[in-house]
Amino acid sequence: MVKDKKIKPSKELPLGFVDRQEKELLIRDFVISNIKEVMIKYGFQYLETPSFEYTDSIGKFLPDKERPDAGVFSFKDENKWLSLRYDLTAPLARYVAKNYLEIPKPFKRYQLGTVWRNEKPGPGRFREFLQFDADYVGTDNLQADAELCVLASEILTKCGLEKKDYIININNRKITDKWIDKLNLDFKSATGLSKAISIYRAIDKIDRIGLEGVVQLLGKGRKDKSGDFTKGANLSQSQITIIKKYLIEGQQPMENVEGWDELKRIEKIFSAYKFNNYKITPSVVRGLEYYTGPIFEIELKFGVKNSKGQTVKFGSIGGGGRYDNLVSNFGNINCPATGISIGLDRLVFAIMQKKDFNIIAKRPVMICVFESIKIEEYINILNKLRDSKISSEIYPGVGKLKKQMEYANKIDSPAVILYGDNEKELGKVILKNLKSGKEETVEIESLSNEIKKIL
RNA sequence: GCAGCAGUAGCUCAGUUGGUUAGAGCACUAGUUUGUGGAACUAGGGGUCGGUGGUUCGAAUCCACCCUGCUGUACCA
Repeated sequence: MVKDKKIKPSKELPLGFVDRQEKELLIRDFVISNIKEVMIKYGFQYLETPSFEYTDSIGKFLPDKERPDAGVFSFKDENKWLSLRYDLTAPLARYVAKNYLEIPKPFKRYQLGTVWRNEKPGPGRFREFLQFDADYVGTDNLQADAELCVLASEILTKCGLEKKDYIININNRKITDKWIDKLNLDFKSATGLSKAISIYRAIDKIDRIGLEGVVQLLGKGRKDKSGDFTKGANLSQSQITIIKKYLIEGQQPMENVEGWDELKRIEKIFSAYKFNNYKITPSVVRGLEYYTGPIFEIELKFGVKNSKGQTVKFGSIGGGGRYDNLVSNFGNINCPATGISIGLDRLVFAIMQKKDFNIIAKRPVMICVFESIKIEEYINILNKLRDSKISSEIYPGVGKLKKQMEYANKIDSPAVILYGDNEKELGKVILKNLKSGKEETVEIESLSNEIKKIL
């Protein structure tokens, strides 16, 4: 016989995509229900936008390339490039621009949705993940910014995190900009501009590589653990000193700087809300593209283990900030806005590992099947249980009692019901508690009540 | 993208300086127990040793190229 050489489909998943099992999904449901509760309480409306957008609508452009910028998943449909959304903020800006005349000002909406990023995954970092997003559109009032932090904190608390588990780092882009101005870079030249960008990027990495690493990146460059070398911004010694000073003393007030006023006002509002789990952190940078004012980042303060048991330090599980120019990209609309996002999969993953956190799936009570008994009799018992809202099933297969018991054990069933010839004669059933192993003979009529005692 | 490391059973891995039919644990199937799971014991199934080419009497083992993954780093709205 010739062996069938047909090529079989791969059972592997594409890079960066994962199967999610019940435990994770149940916790995710729990997180989502907390989010909805908080959002209703804070007066946000629920919105959904599609997974795909025109590529240029979400801030990706295709110069003369075959494909849109890397980072997004895209395809060409009828000569138009479509991309899967990579966040929920850009689609919101598009939505606001499209419906500008109809929506209330300010417009408060929240959204839960999957987003996709076509980039290299890492520990705790996937190419498909669920994001939560809350935004205040159409107001420049800093109470909006403050309230977003307060609400994020309330969500985390509801999900079981304590104050010591996380902190919201806040900063203001205007302050960082002011300090970089002191370097006297020539922003009109390409090198000046790229130096400025390198500085933002370097500052942002202080968490991982420390002040020393940042200084290296500001200067000649830095070699990482694997021996790979990253080119630096090539700043002069005196310029580096200024940035160092900013990172070390940046929490100190600066005279007459607009960004500081704003942070102070936000702090005032925080204290009215009795919210104090935050810290002014000069190294917070966030995305370079669109933030214009106050920015915030939610940092988890405990180590999280991944599926391989490695401790993963998530940089942040969420963040956001003010983006006053994003909506105006779509037309002549002046529309300030501020928003916050939380990566739900990361949050779920983190709270899954809190020891005291335990959500257990409800497993069905199982009725074993004996050949000599008609199926109708089992269905009668089953219906009684299901009418009493007891999760239950008849052994979904064919097999010996042993096999049936092994199945019940494997699915973590709390109990099995045995009804064979002996029981039929008595007109009763055996209820076996699978946790304790104990069996008792009970009347069919009182079966539901007896089971409820076990559950 | 760059760098380092790694690919042997469903999973985790062993496989000695190249040497017969490639191993273990877990998992799976069957039996010991034809009406009883989580324990034990017995037996069994399951591998193009990531791929291709080369060296050799002989390759999981050595060489070359390719593919894939992991980790770090870069980019990251």
